[in-house]
Amino acid sequence: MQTILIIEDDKDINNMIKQLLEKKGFKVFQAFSGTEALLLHNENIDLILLDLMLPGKNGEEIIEILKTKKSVPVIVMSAIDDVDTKINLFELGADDYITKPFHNEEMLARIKVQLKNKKVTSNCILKHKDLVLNINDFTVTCNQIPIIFTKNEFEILKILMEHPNQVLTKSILFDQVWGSDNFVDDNTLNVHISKIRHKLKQKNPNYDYIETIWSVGYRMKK
Amino acid sequence: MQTILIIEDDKDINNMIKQLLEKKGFKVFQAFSGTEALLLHNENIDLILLDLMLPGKNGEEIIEILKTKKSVPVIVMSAIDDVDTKINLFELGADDYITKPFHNEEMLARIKVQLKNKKVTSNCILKHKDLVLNINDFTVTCNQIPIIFTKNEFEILKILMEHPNQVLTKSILFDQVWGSDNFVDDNTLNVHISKIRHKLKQKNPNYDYIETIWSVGYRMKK
DNA sequence: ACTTTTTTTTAAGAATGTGTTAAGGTTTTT
DNA sequence: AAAAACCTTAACACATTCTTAAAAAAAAGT
Repeated sequence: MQTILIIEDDKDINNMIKQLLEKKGFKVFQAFSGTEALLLHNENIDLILLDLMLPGKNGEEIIEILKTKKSVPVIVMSAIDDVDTKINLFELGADDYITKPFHNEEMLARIKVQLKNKKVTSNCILKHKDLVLNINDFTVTCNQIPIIFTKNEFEILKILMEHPNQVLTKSILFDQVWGSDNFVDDNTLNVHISKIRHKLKQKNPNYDYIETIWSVGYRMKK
Repeated sequence: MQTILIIEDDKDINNMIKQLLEKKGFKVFQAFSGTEALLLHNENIDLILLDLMLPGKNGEEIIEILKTKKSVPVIVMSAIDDVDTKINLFELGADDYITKPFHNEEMLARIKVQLKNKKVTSNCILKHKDLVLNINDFTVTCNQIPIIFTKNEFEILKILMEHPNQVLTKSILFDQVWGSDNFVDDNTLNVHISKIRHKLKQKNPNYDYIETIWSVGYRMKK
């Protein structure tokens, strides 16, 4: 069963959507303010429906915080039909934007699209040899010994571990980590890989987990 | 560089979008009818912008055919703002639906969202006897034993395996691997073929996978 | 405002890949 | 059967691509 978090301050609307989603077989969490939403963030949530106008923290702030912590799809619901607002939201990481008032069926259809897109590896824990990476709480252990990675380092390792046996080309890694319209020096990736290797080596000097495929990319070594 | 296919029968709109996208650094293909779109389907396309009303095959038919063949994200553009139409399209596999008239910026933002979601794992596998080549992984196995090829070697083997039963002339191979405006010594190809054969022979000494066609080129041996 | 952490760039050395040469083998032509 | 044309492959020099430490820049935290 898939879980959806509704972030919407209007009690009636929130409840209405909840009923609708439960009827369709989803498990539902409700938040009526931004702070409440952030508290629920540790729950295992597959999708977030986010209303923009919230008391306390507003929608923009919320999505920013949510997205830096986890990669859960977020659908923004808003009465504001302004282009700049939309673009701003998309840039902050929104996956869809639906203008109120909308038909329930359209919302359900858009929810399905997002859930379909969601990686099959919605598994929060990735393992590779004695390496264990937990997507949810941002931790990595090597032989049960925790290793602290920075955000980018973690992201790169995560992508590598999500696709074992597969060579991730540099261009894919750049796209996934820095976005397709962001240009950083070619060598930046090499440096990050080097730092990841360095940290891994401190815990297990006998194994080089990341394999270099010359002029192509990197891969987790079997 | 990422490639977008515009399917839209209105010449002006199609050209306008093309210009816009090219200015943003995308490579663009244009189709003005459904049938034309299907012909372009073999090109390497990262995203499709699809107008619903088309002469010949309509949008619904197109999306159905497209989606059964490949998993390219499709954004539907349409003047129709009807819920049932939308839902139907989403069910056929549309990834987003944007109602005309729309702002260019919103379209660009939605394109970016789709490209960001693009799956890393679209596995393209070529087989020939006990040889298996995975285009995405940059891996080759012979009898399940992995073989490591360099970039050029891999490229050559890929082209050969993409066209089984067909003799690839040296000039085609040169064009594909080194580009038509790049001139390397004639013998370079021979040397690379030799190295490929050498690596294959190490894994399976009993078979010579690549056949030499004297004074013409090479072919995978049946 | 200051400190600390993270990210990116730079640069030099190391590792690996590439194209050429050249010697020898094979096939085709005469 | 000899000659010509073409192919194979080992070896080498040169080019490209990686690695990593260190410095600079940017971002985050206090």
